[in-house]
Amino acid sequence: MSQRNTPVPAEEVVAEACPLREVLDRVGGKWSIQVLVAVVRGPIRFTELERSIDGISRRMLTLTLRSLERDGLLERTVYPTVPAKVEYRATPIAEELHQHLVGLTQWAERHRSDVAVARRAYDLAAKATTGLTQPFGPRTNTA
Amino acid sequence: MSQRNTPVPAEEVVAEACPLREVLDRVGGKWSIQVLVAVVRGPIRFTELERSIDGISRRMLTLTLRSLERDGLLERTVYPTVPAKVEYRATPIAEELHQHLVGLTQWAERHRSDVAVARRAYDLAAKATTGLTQPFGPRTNTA
DNA sequence: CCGCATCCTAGAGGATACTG
DNA sequence: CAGTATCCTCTAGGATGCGG
Repeated sequence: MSQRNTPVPAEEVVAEACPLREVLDRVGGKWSIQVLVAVVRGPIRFTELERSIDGISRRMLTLTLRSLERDGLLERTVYPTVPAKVEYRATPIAEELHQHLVGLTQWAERHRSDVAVARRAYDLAAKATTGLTQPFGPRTNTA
Repeated sequence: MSQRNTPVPAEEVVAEACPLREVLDRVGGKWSIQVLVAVVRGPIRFTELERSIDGISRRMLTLTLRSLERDGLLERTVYPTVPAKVEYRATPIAEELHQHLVGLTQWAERHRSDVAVARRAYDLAAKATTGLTQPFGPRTNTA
């Protein structure tokens, strides 16, 4: 699609990439997305989250929740019963974000196999060069 | 939008979150996105990339490029001139991915201020509880 | 039930020097 | 020009135990 060829206007690259980094800073953590996905389905309690997200530690769940709450993606409600009950729910902007993430999910599923193929090809070519020294060029198309 | 409330079907959460993690594994690195954005604009050489991405080291640029190439998002072409010339270009699936990322960018820009506000509110409330002990509940809505 | 405090480790990423 | 090799730092995240 795009086919421009300036010596690369450095500042434009930054301008476009920067907001993306902001997103990743919120959602790029190891657990953020799974928490987000779980919470978007409806209000959910701490322990339920802990159970539905396999492998997460209490500590990381807390940290992730705090981080998302801090950014306004989650809302925390404490019911002062004994023992206490805490509920988390997604805010509107989180649900909106989630929609975009669904787009990414679909991309991933559409191209999962393409990526796998590319990966095998690459690793194979790499092994070829690392192994015996081939008569012709290394691992890439020498055009 | 969503308002279901089962004890959270754990496996569905995994099923939805997993492809997303795959995407992040490719693009979640500190530099991947900036490289992607730069490359999508058209074929570009190593040194041009190095110049257009501020703060990146030769090492990290190489690693990031290799990683993206391995996943079939970038294509590397070596022109055997002296000194050598290497060109990187985005593959179709990378451009497709880029489209989705643009969606995320727009979300980020739409809600940049909302997030900033939420953040200040949170930090302020936190400071309140950490500081003097307030007569009424901690930092969250006790419903 | 919900969470904070503490300790610890692996690996991402920076700085720098060398090379076909 | 376009990388590799080496070394070093720093922090995200895991394990565990206590407490309201």
